[in-house]
Amino acid sequence: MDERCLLPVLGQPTERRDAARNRQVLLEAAHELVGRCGVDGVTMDALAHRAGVGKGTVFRRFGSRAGLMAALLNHSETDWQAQVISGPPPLGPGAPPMERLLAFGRSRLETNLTHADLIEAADGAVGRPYAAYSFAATHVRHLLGELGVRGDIALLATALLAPLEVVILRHQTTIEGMDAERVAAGWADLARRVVAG
Amino acid sequence: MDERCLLPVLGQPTERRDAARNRQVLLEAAHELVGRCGVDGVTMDALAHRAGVGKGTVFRRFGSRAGLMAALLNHSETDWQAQVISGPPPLGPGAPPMERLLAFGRSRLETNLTHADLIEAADGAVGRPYAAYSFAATHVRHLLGELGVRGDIALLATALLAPLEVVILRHQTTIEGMDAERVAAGWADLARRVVAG
DNA sequence: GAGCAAAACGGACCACAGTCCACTTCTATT
DNA sequence: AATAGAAGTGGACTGTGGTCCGTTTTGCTC
Repeated sequence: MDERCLLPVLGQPTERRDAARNRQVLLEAAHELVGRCGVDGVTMDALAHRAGVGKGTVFRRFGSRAGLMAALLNHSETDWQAQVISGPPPLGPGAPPMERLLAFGRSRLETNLTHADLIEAADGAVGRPYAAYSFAATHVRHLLGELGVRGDIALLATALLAPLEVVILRHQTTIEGMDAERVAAGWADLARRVVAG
Repeated sequence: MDERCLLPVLGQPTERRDAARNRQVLLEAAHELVGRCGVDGVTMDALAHRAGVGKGTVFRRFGSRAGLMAALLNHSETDWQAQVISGPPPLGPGAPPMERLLAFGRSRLETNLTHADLIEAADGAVGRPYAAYSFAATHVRHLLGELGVRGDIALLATALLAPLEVVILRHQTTIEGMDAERVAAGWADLARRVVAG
């Protein structure tokens, strides 16, 4: 019995078994290397060596260093999206839109700070980071819509998302020495002003 | 007669003559290479070769590739700051604060888009890009203060500046296909909401 | 002008991301 | 079970950013 037949994944051309195994081995090795040496300490050579595969394999699987980092980010990102879609309020559905928006901002700020190194290292990867951004953007637009905000919703959503980007957060916390709480409070203020119109 | 004595530049330890000459030669060569091959086409080796100096010299002068790009950006950035400080209104002084703020946003959006490649390539350089950001931030805070905005002015300034960053602009124009005019109008709307409180 | 210390120079050298392709391993088909 | 060809593999190779250090230039002092 071939269990792949039970999951007829339409779209992505099914991955061969050795390839899938290597992907798994590589992801685990990468995770461990990140833990030991930090994101910057993970080189593609070291990863290949540690996983016991050739360098070509690493690139074939992930396309680039950024692609690898994006793959590492995948799990936590998926979890987070699940929280937004079907988790408990106020982040998940059930709370009034404004509360959801505020919860969204704080949550995203926290995860972006937590995974800052990985997110920066994943910059430039095709697909995944765009998808992550796209999800957040869609969600914010949706909430702004529910709140009856007038104007160019797409642009206002971008305006709310932009200050949560890692580059900006890094600058604020590292260079300007602000703490996360202050930034979070400031973002909530911004959100209220944008919604109030 | 030693003309350096006529300009007693306090602070920066004076640069030796050969060093100054090489800096000039390198900047001109870099400018030309950017024009011919685009920013991405400028390699440090090619630049060194074209300028007729060793590679070590390039790095000694500019520290890194990002530093070189920052130096290239310097002229236009300085010009722009002059416009803000002492140019004609509404960008320069003389116009009401809100008009100045709107002019600021539009102008910064335009220059950031114009020099997008250079700005991205200059990312990571020490000092210069931070100084540029810092100037803009100070200016926006000043205007928000004049407008009597209440709240965490520093954070609100960041919130206004963030959507003007090249990464964001790139995403909007390239991926989402928005035109600059729409983005500019959206920013003006954002600014009004922030100021209105 | 001679001497000297500091600054600048240049190019060999290193590390790392990413490419290439001859070779191996899978898997669908018969 | 045999087979063909698609998919995957590995490691030598390339290009580029960045470092290092022995040599050269500069400009100050006497």
